[in-house]
Amino acid sequence: MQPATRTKVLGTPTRVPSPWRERKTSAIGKVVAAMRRCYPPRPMQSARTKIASVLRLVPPAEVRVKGWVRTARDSKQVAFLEVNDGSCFASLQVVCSPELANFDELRGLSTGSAVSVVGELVPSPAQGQPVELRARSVEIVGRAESSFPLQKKRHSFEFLREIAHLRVRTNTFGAVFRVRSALAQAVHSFFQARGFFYVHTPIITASDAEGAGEMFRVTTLDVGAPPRTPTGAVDWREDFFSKPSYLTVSGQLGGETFAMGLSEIYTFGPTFRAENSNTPRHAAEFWMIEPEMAWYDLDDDADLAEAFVKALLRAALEGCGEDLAFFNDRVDRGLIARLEAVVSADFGRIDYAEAVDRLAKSGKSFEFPVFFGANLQAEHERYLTETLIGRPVFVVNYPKEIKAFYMRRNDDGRTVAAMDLLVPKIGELIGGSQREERLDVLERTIRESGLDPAGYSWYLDTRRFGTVPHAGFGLGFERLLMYVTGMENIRDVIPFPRTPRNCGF
RNA sequence: UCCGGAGUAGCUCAGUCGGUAGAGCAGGCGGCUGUUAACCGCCGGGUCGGGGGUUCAAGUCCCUUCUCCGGAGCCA
Repeated sequence: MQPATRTKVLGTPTRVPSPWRERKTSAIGKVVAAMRRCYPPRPMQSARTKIASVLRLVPPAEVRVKGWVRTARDSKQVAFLEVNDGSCFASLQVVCSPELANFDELRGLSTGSAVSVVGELVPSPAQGQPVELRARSVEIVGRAESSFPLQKKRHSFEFLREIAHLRVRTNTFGAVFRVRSALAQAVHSFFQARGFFYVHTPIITASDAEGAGEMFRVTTLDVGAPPRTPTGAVDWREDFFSKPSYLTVSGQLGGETFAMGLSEIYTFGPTFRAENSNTPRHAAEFWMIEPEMAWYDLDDDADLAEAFVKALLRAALEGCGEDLAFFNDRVDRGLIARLEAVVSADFGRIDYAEAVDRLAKSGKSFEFPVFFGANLQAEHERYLTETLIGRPVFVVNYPKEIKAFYMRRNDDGRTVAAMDLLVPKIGELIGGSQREERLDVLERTIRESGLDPAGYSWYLDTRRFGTVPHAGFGLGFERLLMYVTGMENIRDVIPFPRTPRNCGF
């Protein structure tokens, strides 16, 4: 709701229930409680303690640890194994003495080997670690051949991409994927706490114009000898779905239909773009989060987006401190300060027209000209958020010519209710809009985009039957991860990146 | 896709004026030390991205092609 209307709904007090109160009565809250009751952990045959837990113990304590050797140092009298099991950033130093039956084997143990260690956790007499594990027995579970490519030195990210199946055993990628997991959970927590429903929109679609880029074709036809119609064209009626089908480029249209019944929903799933994009910010397969909300206007949309970004950054700062400290130290100095600044900042809001005006008057010379009707270039976006505004900023109300057909036409006749969230360092993080809910206007804008309304009959039905104002936005999950970790290439925040010419692993 | 840069040992790189390739790390062997990017000695390791050309001679110069990286576009 607009601020103006928010305070005078029928004169009733406008105390909005805290989203956090909903959690206790929400479905997810009850499910979590039920899982705690019904699934007590069962002891494993050979139980182990995760290193994350071991490091919280007060020594002395007897534990079994299982993990992979990060580095090994040895001499006649003693051998040190640094063992990491991925449960946390830190590794555990295992001290092996010559009394161990297989001491000679352990001395030659190479980086990457898997071990199971039983021993006593004791305060470490040396600098470098508060505690260490004095081994009573070390079982070599899986030896790593000497050709194990990871060395105890810094590798380039380019090289590590070529061994994406092993790179998770490095400090950097262990941290990246712990943060990725934590943020994926935070996405769900954020929406579930607000009573949003998680919708699985289809991966395969026959909409050949979801409107967001080149699509991958899905077919079971023999591409070398497809069935033909009498005129020689490929006969798609013979294909699996009896028509051309593709991988989805967006869950938005499906999400909109669900918002017209569940009111507030979100999607969070894989998305595919067959663009020949060769940049550090694009992948052919990525994960996108798309909330869609009935009864929201553009301001409500931006409010939600702002709360969402702040909640996710806060989740990372509070839940992944050790990993973020590493990124701050080794990958992107200033990272934590920047994230904290965003969390506490009041995001700006500025009209596209005013943004263009201020960019034009800034005196800064850009490679591309700025004028009303121009797409803001990356250089414009960054100058706007970093210098002119100095904090995250929503740019709203773009010229209709440069935005998609489903965005709501404003009364001025030349702009649409679109918003882009720009953040320092990377530029656009979120794109969203209020949707065009008026049937006649939507049919017109579809035609103006050169599309056929007949192909959108089910989408248009939502405008035919109980249409309501609604809005939503899209956030590329990997873009967010790049922002949170400081990693500068999207290929390094997704387990097995798919990019042009690249579908290994 | 366009523009720019780069491909040399497993990795990171050096290689002068065109004269048949080096270092550190990793690996193997040995030594030494409560070590921690451990240290010391020795050893092995190369179709210099591929193809073509110029030249007595090409890692080096020219053409072409592939791949990677960065910038732009498309976008999330």
